[in-house]
Amino acid sequence: MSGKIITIKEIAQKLNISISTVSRALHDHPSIGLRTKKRVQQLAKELNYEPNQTAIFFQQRKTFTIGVILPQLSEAFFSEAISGIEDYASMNNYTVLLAQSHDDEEKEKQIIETMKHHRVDGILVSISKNTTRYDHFESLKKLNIPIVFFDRIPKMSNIHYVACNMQTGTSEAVDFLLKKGHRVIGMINGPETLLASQDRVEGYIHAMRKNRLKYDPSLIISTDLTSESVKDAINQLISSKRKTTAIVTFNDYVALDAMQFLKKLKLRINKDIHIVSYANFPLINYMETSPLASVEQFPYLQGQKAMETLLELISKSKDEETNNSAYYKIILESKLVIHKRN
Amino acid sequence: MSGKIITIKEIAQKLNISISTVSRALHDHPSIGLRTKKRVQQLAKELNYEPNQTAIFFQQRKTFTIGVILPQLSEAFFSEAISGIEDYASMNNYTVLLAQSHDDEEKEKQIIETMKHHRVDGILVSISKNTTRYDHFESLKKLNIPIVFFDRIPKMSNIHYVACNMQTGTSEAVDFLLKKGHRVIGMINGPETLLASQDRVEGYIHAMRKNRLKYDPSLIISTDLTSESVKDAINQLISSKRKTTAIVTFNDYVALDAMQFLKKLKLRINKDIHIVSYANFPLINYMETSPLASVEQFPYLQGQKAMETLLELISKSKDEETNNSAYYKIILESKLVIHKRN
DNA sequence: TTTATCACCGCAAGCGTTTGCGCTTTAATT
DNA sequence: AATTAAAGCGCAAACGCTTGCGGTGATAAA
Repeated sequence: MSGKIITIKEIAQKLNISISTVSRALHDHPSIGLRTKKRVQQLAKELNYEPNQTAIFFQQRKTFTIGVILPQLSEAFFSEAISGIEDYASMNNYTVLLAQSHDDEEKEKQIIETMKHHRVDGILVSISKNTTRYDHFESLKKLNIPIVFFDRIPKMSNIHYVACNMQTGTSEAVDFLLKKGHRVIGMINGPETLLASQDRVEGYIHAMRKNRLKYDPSLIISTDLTSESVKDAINQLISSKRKTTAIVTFNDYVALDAMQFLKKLKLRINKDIHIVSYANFPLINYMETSPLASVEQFPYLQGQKAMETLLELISKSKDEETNNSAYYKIILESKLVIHKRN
Repeated sequence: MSGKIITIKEIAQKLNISISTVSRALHDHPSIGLRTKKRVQQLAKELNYEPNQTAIFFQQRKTFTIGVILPQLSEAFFSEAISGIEDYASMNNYTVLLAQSHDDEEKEKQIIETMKHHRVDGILVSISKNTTRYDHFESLKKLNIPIVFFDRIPKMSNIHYVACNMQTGTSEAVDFLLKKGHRVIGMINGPETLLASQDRVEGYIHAMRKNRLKYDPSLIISTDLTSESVKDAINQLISSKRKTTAIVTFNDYVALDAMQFLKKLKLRINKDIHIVSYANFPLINYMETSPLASVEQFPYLQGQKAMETLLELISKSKDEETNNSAYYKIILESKLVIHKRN
């Protein structure tokens, strides 16, 4: 009843013409007469013809499909990013094959493998934070599958990526606090291994220099982002001789933990101690005690931009076989957003 | 240099055997001798052979790909859901083709079209709220592509779906408030057209009945979920002769708007007026003034369950050609979660 | 030694489409 | 009327892989 899937072959038979003519007619090829074109197109519609893309993909060695690998879809940052990615892809008639690595290196490898087999035209990835080896990414070059990293960038050379420079935003953030009169500004940072952590430190130092203040390294504390280490960091800051009046936290998750703990210590948020964070949560604005300001990283934009450069790469590799060795390094500037309410 | 993609044909040539033997060797087919198997497998590895899935998909008329259509990926509920969907799919060696409709009917149709052409094995969709016609879904039956709806279900008969029964949770919520002594409980509901809205009303009434209280329809106010209409609803509740001491809001977005407005009116949240909502935001717990309790809808689980039934459908349609006309209607029960802090 | 039995392997068709090339037919040019 | 050009269409190969079937050779049974 339902199962009958019709092909151009059957259209050809019913019309007593060749399948090549049908194919061309369906594509509005100039060398087909108007009459037959009409006949074909009409019959195709009547029969509910649906082109078999799998055949076309196979035949054309091109899938118009982009593989996207993210650590965790439920994290606000990534869900925002995938939204931008999908929008941009769809706008350009590409389709998105999605997978999450759950920060597992093995899973990441396996996903890459599947995507290679699927012959995706390109891959977009934010790497797992536990990934230590990069062979699986290298292997893509042999198949001529371009790859663009975003946000979480591996320490490889000769790669394309788009990321957000946390230095600018951090600098703005510290500057903002300095202008408000704060002189002892703590920073609860992430692991030192992350580029993002280093950026933040540099931004911090940059702002201090700019304001001709000397920089006290003991105010910057690295954590592994767990609640415990955040707690420790705060204790360390509080117990310092100099009275910390403001803290820059690595991200909103950290900010929330920090604020909870500070409250327990009977310190009033944004009174006794002021908080500035990085925007992960869209609804931080709704919260009663939220950071004074947030450094925005534009995940949606980052996703879009990443997809944009990937598509560019794809079209380039088609044109010229010459493996031109220019590498995209697109850096978006982060930006401090001061929350109106405060 | 890099471009050379090798096929089983080349492996066959180098080994002076037929391609069918290579194919079978690679699949560990019993009718191939151990020696040649080894030889083939080794050479395949050496040459970095990557099977061309596009050829296989085409040949097998099966893609192991599931199309997923969601309104908006950046919404917490959906990003949570897609996470569950992807996890379950990947666990079963299926791959996810993702697209967002942005609540646009035309876009939704176009996506369905693309997915038909892609020959996905099945489709999972949470429909756009602006979708009025369902032809595009019907058209899938002709191609034997099973479809499972979830969360946002169209008003069609003979469909498979998984949803969350909001009645139970709502009933629990109202009951919870009644037990706390509240007698005038308002409800800021969604559009009456939504099944989800009706469920809530029924849950409300059910709880009242259960407690032998009479139900005042004027306390339940439909809105279109915009801030303005929420404001109006509150004004309406406040100005009632009977003093409303608690409100059940349609979702967390509504709750936030409501709480903001109530604060402006100098009403203290969860003192003068108590709030219970439905859980959309994972971090509602972190907020200082948050609802007393939330009705949880288990988006991750819902996604998983939907994928599970879809896969079941797929394997069934393979076995028996008999279009058995049983339709899955899987209802998860929502559940009231009382926030510890309060 | 002959025959039946496997164990191994190759042939070739087929999946649905695109596309270079060549073949008609018709119209235009001289 | 003869020649040329263009317009419209068909042939067949190719894309990479799977798989039913048939064909070897060797080994075991008679």
